[in-house]
Amino acid sequence: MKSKQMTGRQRQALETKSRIRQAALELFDRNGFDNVSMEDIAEASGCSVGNIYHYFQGKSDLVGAVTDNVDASYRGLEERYLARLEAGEDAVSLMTEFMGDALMTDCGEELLFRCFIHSLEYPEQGTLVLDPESKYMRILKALSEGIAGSHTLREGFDEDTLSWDFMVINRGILLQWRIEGGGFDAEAKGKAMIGAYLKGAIIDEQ
Amino acid sequence: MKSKQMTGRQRQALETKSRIRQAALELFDRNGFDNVSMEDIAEASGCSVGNIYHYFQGKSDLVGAVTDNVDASYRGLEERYLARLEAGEDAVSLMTEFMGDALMTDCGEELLFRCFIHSLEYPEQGTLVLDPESKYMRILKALSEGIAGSHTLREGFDEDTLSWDFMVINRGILLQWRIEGGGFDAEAKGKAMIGAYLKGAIIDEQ
Amino acid sequence: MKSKQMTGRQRQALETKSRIRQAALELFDRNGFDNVSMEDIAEASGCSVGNIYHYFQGKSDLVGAVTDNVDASYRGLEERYLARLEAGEDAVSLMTEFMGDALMTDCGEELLFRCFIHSLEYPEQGTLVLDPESKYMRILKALSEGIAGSHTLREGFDEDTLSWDFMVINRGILLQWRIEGGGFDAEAKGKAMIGAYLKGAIIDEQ
Amino acid sequence: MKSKQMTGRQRQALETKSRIRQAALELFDRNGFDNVSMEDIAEASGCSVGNIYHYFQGKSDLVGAVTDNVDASYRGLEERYLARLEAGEDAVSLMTEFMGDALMTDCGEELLFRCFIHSLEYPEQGTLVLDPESKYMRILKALSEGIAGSHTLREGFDEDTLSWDFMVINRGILLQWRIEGGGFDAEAKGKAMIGAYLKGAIIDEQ
DNA sequence: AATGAATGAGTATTCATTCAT
DNA sequence: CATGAATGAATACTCATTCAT
Repeated sequence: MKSKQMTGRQRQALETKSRIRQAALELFDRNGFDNVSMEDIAEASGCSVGNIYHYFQGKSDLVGAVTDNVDASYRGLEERYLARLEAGEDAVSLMTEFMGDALMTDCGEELLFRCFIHSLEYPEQGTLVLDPESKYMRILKALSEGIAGSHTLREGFDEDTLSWDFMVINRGILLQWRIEGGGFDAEAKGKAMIGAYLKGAIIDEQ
Repeated sequence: MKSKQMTGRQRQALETKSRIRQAALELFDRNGFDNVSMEDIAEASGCSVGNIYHYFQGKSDLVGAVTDNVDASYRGLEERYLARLEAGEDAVSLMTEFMGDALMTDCGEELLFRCFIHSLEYPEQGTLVLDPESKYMRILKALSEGIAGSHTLREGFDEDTLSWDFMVINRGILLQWRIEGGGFDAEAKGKAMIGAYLKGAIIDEQ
Repeated sequence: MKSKQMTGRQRQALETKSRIRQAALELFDRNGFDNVSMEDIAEASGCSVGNIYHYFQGKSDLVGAVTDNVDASYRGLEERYLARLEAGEDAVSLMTEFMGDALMTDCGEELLFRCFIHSLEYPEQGTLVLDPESKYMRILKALSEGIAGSHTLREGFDEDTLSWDFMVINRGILLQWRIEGGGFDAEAKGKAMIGAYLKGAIIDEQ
Repeated sequence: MKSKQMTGRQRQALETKSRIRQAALELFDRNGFDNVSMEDIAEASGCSVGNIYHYFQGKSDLVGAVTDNVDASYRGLEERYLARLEAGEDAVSLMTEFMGDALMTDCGEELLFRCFIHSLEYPEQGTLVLDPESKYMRILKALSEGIAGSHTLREGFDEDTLSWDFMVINRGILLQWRIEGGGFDAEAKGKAMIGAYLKGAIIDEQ
C-alpha cells in the first residue's frame, strides 16, 4: 500500500540523498576525487557528514553513483541509432555519425572524464567504463554488426575489431580533448578519424 | 672551471640526487604518486627525509624529474627513423612501424603511464608529456612530412593532422592496454589501426 | 487493575522490549559491548533505533538488562543443592561438586563473561555480578555453613572465608578458561583445586 | 663508534619516547584504554599527535609498551627467590611467600591490571600476560619444581599443576581486589589460600 | 508506539614540510 | 651535506542520541 503515494518524510529523504549525490559529483567534477573531502560534500549538500554515511557506504560509493547517470546519457542515442539501422541506413555513415554524437556527449561531461581518470588510478573500483552491457557498447555492437553484414572487411578486421578500434579512437580523442583543454572541434575530428579508419578497413566494392 | 673534474663531495651529491630520483620514480611507478610518502622515498633511497628537500623543491618536483628519463627512451628511435627516411624508405611503412615501436616502448614503461595519468589529474604540474620538442614529436613530425611529401592526402588531412591522429591512436591503445591490464598484442593492434587509418587518409595513386 | 489481562498493545510492547533486550545481549555476547552499535541492535531486533530509546535509557541501560537473565541459570541449582544439604549429604563433597556445576554453567555462558569484563572496566555500571542476594551466593553460603557446621576449620578459616575463596578460585579458573580459549577440562580442574583447598582448610578428625 | 656517548639529539629523542610512553600508560591506567584518545596522550606528553606516530606504530603499540615495564617489577624477586631455593629453603614456604610478594606487586600496579583487562577484551593483541619466558613464570616454575622435588604430591597433581593453580589463585585474588576496590589484606589472603591449597595437594610424610 | 533522518563531536591515522643540530 | 625529531592540519569514517513526523 502507498507504493505510489509517498509521505513527505520519504520524499524529503530521497531529495536529500539526491542532493548529496549531486553535490558530490559536482565537486568531484571540479576538483578531482582525491581533492574533495567528505566535509566539503556535507557543506555543499547542506547536511552533516554523518548523514552522508546514512545514505552512502563511503566516499567511493559516491563515485559509484555516477554510473547510473552516465548510462542515461546514452539511452536516448541507443533507440535512435537502432531504429535508423533497422530502417536500412548505411552502417558506415551511422558509425561515423555516432562518433560525433559520442564525443559531443563525452566532452560535455567533465564528470564522466573524471570518473574515467579515477578508475584508471583505482582500477579495482571502477570497472564501470568497460561494462559490455552499457548502452554505449550495445550501440557500438549493433553498428559493427551492421557494417560487417553489408561490407567486406579487409583481412584482419572483423566486427569486434571495429568496435574495439572505435572505442580506442573515441577515448583517444576524449583524452586529447582534456589534455588540450578543449579548443578543437572534437566532433569533426572524431568523424574524420573514424571515417579514414573505416575507409581503410573496408574493401570498396565497385 | 673544473667542469670535468669534480670533487668527491660533488660527485657524491650528484649520486645522492640521482639515487633519490630513481627511488622515487620506482615507487611512483609501483604504487602511484598519491600512495608514496616522502618517508618511503627516503627509506628506499637510503637517505633522510630532510635531505630530499635539499635536492628537490618538494614531492611534485620529483615527478618532474621523470621528464629527463622519458625522452631517453625515444633517443635511439629518432636517429634510426630519420636515417631510414633520408634513405628513401616509404614514409607510410615507417609510420606504421613507428606505431609498433612506440607502443612497445610505452607498454613497457609503467612509469610513463603513471606520469601520464598524474598529469591528467594535475594538469598544472605535468605538461611534460606533450612537449613538442620531445623526441617522440620530432620523429612523428618527420614521418608526417615524409608522407605528405610523397602521397596525396585526402581533403581535410595534412601533415599536422596525421601527427595528431597518430598520437590519438597511440594513446588510445596505450590507455586500453592499461585498462585491460595488457593481454593483447599492442604492437600488432597499433600497426593495424594506423595502417587502416593511413589507407583511408591517403588517396591511392595508380 | 488488569494485571493479568493486558491489551494487545501492552503485550506487543512487552514483546518488543524483550526482543530488543535479547538481540542486544546476543550481540554484546558475540562482539563485545563496544563493538555493537545501536543500529546493529535495531536491525537485529527488527525495530527502529528511535524505538529502542523508547524502552531503554540508553546503551548502557541495555547492559543492565542482563542481570535478570544471569540469575536464572543458577535457579535450578539452588533448589537441588539445598535439598541435598538438608538430606544430610557431605557439604565438602557438595561444594566440590558445585564448583564443577558452576564452571560448567559459566564456561557455557560467554555472555556472562562479557558482562563480567564489562563491569570490570566500568565498575560504576555493573555491580551486578557481586550481588550477595544472587542464587550463586546463596548456594555458596549454605554450603559453607554446612561445612563449618560439620567440620573443624583450621585457624584463620571460617564460613565466610570458604565462600570467598571458593569464588576466587571459581573466577580464577573462569578467567583462565577465557584466556586460554577453553581447551582444558574446567570442571575437573575446579573440583581438583577446591578439593585440595578444602583438604588444607579443614582439620581431619579421626 | 660513540655507542656509549650519545648526542644531545639522541638523548632528547629517547626522553621524548619515554615521556610519551609514560603519559600514555598513566592515562590508560586512570581512564582505561578505550577512553584515552591519541590527542589526550599528545597533550599529556607535551608533544604533537604526529610525533607519537614517529615513535610508535599506533595506539595498541603503546599498550604493548607496558610489557617491558611489567617484567621489571619481577626482576628483583627472581634473583632473590632462586637464591633462597638454592640455599635449601623449604619450597612450600617460599611459594607461599611468593604469593604474598606477587600480590603486593600486582595490587600496587593498577596499570598491570588495566592491561590484563584490555588483553581479555582483545585477546589477539595482548598475549603479554601469558608469556612463559616472563620472570613471573620462571620463578613459579622453579618453586614448583622445588616442591615436586622435595615432597610427595597427591594423585593428579604435578609441578605444572602447581604452577597453573598458583596463577589461578593469584589472578583470582587480584581480580577480587579490583572488584572490591581493595579493602582487604591481599597479601595475607593469598598466603592463606595458597597455604591451604598446598597442604591439600601434598601428602604429609611423617 | 514507532520511525529513521539528522546531528556533530569524536576517532585513529597520515604526511608534506620545517628546522635545529 | 645530512639528519630525523617535530609539527599540525587534514582525512575518512563512527555512533549515541534527538526529534519531527
